[in-house]
Amino acid sequence: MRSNRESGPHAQGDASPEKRQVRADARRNLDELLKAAMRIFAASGVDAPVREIAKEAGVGVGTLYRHFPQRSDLVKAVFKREIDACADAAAVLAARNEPFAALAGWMNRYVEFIAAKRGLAAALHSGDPAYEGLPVYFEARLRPALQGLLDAAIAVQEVRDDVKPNDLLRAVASLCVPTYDAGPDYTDRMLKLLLDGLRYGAAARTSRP
Amino acid sequence: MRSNRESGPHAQGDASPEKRQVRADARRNLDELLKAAMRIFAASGVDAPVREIAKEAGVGVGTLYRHFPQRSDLVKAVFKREIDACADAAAVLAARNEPFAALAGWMNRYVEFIAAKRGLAAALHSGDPAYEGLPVYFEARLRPALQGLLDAAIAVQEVRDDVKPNDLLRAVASLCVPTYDAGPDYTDRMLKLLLDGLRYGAAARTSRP
DNA sequence: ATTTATACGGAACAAGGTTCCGTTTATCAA
DNA sequence: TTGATAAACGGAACCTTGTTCCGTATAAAT
Repeated sequence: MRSNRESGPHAQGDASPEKRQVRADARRNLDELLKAAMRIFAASGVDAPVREIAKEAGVGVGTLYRHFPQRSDLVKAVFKREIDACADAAAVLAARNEPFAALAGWMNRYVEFIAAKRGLAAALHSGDPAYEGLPVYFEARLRPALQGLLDAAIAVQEVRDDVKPNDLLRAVASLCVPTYDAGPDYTDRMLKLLLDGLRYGAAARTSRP
Repeated sequence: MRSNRESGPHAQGDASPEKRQVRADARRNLDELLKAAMRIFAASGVDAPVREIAKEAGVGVGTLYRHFPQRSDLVKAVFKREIDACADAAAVLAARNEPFAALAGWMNRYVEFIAAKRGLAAALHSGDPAYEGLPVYFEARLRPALQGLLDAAIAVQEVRDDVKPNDLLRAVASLCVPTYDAGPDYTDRMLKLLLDGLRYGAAARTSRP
């Protein structure tokens, strides 16, 4: 169908040698499924029918189920992928901006991420054992990302040094939840407020015991 | 089928006259459905199949759906009925006990109610528009009930006067949630603690400005 | 080019919510 | 007491959604 050979057999990192390479169409479909699911979830929420996702990906449900034995596995995969994207954005922002701008930029990115997942976060915390482990992954990935940005901003004395990354992550997440009737830019205003709070008395606090 | 006539036509409070009385079997089935749903929900959670509830009530699904056009209507009805029962218990307890004993007794009753509803409360707060209005009903019914008991206990100086009923309701409700791995009488111990807290310095605080 | 392990598609199945309609029955009036 | 009739009943049938199964297609290796 498509020519995307890499460079001979065993091109991708595989532990056991002498094993057939994963078929190209399988890899491609996996990716299509994830992208399709991302689109559908964003548009219709995480309860969108499996068939709809398969169709959007141009794939049969059988294929979907081979890659994701349970519906929830697909949800988890999408969520993880988006967590990764959000975490990875930190490094890019840090490389291209001054410390505080990078921090502010990332927080915006994070808000975007959380806001788009309305319903998902709720579904996760609803005790369904199918989603176990996701909160851990969430923190394991996002906390270090934020930590780095914070440290850089603290180092140049643009941000106080007494704020815990997890508190920030949690605070912003909960700010994004009750946005049913509030204005469209409510979370943005709240985020600005938080960022200002971070700057408040930065230099003074930084050198405290 | 069963002889439960009341006292001639138009026995129940009906606004429009010259209208046929609600059929006895209809009233009876409505009640059976509510009782059956209560049992099933308690045993299998609120996600139990509609058919199962209808069967338990000795009724066809058609009948269930005439009384409750949507599944969620049945859930709401059951929940309201249990809220009512809990609220009404306050008056009974107040009539038969000393003020503080009545208060303590009711709090135990409330804990029972909340603990039995595990999963329901979660389902309600999960933003499903089908359950809108229930939280309001919850507070409208339970707060006054607790208020009365508290006032009586405050009047005889057995309980401090600076505690808001809603705070208590909420606190106990959240105490009941994270009881996944804690011991079986965890909530009881916590409730005792709260009640002791209420008594602490009752007389001293009661006469403060 | 042939072989073969892999992956694919989508029909079929299961389960749950909801609708529909022919049948039953409680109520009312004669 | 006895129809007449509106109300209520039961449950088969339908629709949607998750999941399984298997004959077919095809990428990889030879």
